[in-house]
Amino acid sequence: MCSYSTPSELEVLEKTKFYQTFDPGQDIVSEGENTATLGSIIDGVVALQKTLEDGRRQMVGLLFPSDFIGRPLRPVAPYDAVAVTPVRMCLFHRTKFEAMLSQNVYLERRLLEMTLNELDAAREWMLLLGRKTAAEKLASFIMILARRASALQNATVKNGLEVPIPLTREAIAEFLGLTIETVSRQFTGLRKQGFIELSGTRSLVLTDVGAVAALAGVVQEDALTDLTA
Amino acid sequence: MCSYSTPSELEVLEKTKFYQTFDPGQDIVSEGENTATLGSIIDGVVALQKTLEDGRRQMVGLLFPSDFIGRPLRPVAPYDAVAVTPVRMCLFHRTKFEAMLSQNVYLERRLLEMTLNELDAAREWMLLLGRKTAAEKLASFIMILARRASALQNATVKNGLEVPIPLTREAIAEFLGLTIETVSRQFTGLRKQGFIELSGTRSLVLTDVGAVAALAGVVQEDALTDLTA
DNA sequence: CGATATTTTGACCCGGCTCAACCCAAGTGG
DNA sequence: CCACTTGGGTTGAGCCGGGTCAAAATATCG
Repeated sequence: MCSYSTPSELEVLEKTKFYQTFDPGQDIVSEGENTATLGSIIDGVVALQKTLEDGRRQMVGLLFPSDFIGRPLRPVAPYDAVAVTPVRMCLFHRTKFEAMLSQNVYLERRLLEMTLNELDAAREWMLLLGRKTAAEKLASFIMILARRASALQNATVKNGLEVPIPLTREAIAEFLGLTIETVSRQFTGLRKQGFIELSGTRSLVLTDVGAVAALAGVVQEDALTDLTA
Repeated sequence: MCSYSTPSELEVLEKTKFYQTFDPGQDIVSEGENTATLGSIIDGVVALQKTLEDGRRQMVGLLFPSDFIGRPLRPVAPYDAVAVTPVRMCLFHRTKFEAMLSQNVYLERRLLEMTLNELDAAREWMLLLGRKTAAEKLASFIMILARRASALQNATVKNGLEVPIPLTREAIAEFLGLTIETVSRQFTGLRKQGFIELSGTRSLVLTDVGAVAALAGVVQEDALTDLTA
């Protein structure tokens, strides 16, 4: 969105963009807050999360570089957006962005596309939350990270692939609807079965992609379904 | 969408529309299938559901009259759409609809709006699936039905309201990520606590809205958040 | 290094699942 | 008209996956 090949009409947008950085744990958008800006991630990982009165928390979106944050036509967000890693964002003022939106058809089409992607991801995620076991949930999560890791180096997901884990155990638990203890136990479970190797707490190596994919419920070569937008 | 105040440009769309009915349990759209039509519900209830290899099933969308089914720009659906009650639909051919879409800005804007609504609903639903207890899940579901029932008669959700339940216990279980036994037990649990009265299996009367709303985690008067698009 | 935060591991418990019986209303056919 | 079937729904008994609580191990960082 920010790093766009910009037709002349987008030049105004181009001019009004600005940059901002966020530290891990810092709120980018707060639930119920009237957000004045929206934009896309240049670097880092952002989680969208909803919280119940008593503090129970569920992640409802996980965004990576190039993903868009903020909803046109919707001034207040029904969730928090918080930086998971150090984040650099490219932002626009809402008013200017929306003015541009009503004048540029392609921009609107692109937004519809992105929203449909997010909706598909959300529904895949619902299946995970409602029906998968802890082991299946973690395997699904690992497949998501593996696909990203391999895509970044123009490779395929295969044994030996080193997969960085940009989330803490707590964030993973909030992603999967589990506790951090269960996440930890499932990691060691997969390791003891020889499906993965753990190199530190923030990275793993795939040693049996087939087994992990099967656990995740991936239909095979359908490795494209991604829970992230 | 079908019952639209149609600016002249929509007249072509108007001409190509046609009607079709579906029996309960019948597929309207099948996962992976290339869907040639899309349109909106005139009457009845439709569930969108995803299924794992071994048959575990999760509902990912619940649609009522006036709701739109089918995704512009997306020929194949990642879920099944099945009729829960007898359903009457108003349909368009995909090709004609998309042609119209590229010529009518308002239509596209409206689709973006609807998709954003569905996304919000999906994320609220994720919170339910990932973090709520069985009792809280059922209470949330009852509040959704109650809001619909009261809206249809231009009233508010209050004690004494009779709420029709258009789903079987099985469909409710698939909605909430539970088994039918647990759904049944939670119904009797709420009844024994005096929160609801059960009149047959397909209808209930609210006797303590406050208690049900509290269980559902409704912030009060925020009764507008709806898990359905 | 010590100090603090994160992660892992262990022991135990409980909410929701499984399996099975039973209930009830609505057909269906003799 | 009644026996039988069929499909939802409810209830009970028992179990187990994942939660809770607590402690040990490991990272991270001044």
